[in-house]
Amino acid sequence: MRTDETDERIIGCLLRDARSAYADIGAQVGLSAPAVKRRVDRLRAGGLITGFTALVDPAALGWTTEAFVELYCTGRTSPDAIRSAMADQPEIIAAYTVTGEADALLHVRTRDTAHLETVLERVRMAPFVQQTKSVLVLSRLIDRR
Amino acid sequence: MRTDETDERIIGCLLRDARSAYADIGAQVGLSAPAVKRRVDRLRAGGLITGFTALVDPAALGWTTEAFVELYCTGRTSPDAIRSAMADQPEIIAAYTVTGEADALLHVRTRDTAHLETVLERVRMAPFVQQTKSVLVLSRLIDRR
DNA sequence: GGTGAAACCTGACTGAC
DNA sequence: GTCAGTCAGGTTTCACC
Repeated sequence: MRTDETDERIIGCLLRDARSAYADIGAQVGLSAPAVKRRVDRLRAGGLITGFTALVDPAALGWTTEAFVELYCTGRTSPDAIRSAMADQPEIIAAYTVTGEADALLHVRTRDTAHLETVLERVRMAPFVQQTKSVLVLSRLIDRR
Repeated sequence: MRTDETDERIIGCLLRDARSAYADIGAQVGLSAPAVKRRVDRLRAGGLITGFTALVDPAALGWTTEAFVELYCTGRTSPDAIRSAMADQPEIIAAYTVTGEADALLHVRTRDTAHLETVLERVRMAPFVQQTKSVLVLSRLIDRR
């Protein structure tokens, strides 16, 4: 997948506002609206843009607790086993296998610490989980996703 | 900010595809296009929806390295000092102050490990940084942002 | 990459609860 | 008063050249 500077600028516009009109983007990058749409379609087909989504503020809905949870597993637990055990919990917004002592890292969002506790309990119910280590988020300093 | 079940379903549609037409969303939730737009406008005004963005796959652009970096700082370094020292590095896609031994947690994305090393060097250049502890991401198991 | 038909967005207005 | 539907206008999108 090849990409030029105009593509990058179009992506930049879409990152700022994914619902902006193609004509607006075209005005910023010096292209007509159809030309912009063609490039966006190409970027989607090429897998560079995987989709468009709304940014929802969880805090505005009362979800004020955020944590990272290290998972320590038995023997050689497969990543797939971890995924399938965690996938049914919507509070787990991201999960990674990682280097270091822990086997996996969970990114969790809950309404409050009590809610977090129930999530942790369910996480620990997976038979391969030996130990969890949680780190609470106090504040977000940077958010560039 | 009050929200009902229809609002939730509209948000669900927008999370799946932020560029879908209001008429399409309306068809899914049983509302007309103008009614959907009114609700979306209200959700944006209420701060629940903070914006719309494109989902870009960094791996497709050759950014294959992802890491979490714990920051250990001197004395009582203010969160604001950490933010301003890290904000100029686009490779840091998120930063949090956290509980536990570390003072902050950085979420970093780079092209490769060599690139990560240069980022870590610049991070360590901040005068308040005593130590960093990095954890490399091996694979993403879940991604629900 | 630029042009017309079709679809979409978005105001104001009207009616129902 | 609140919320949804209808309609008209201007705008955006998409197949075609």
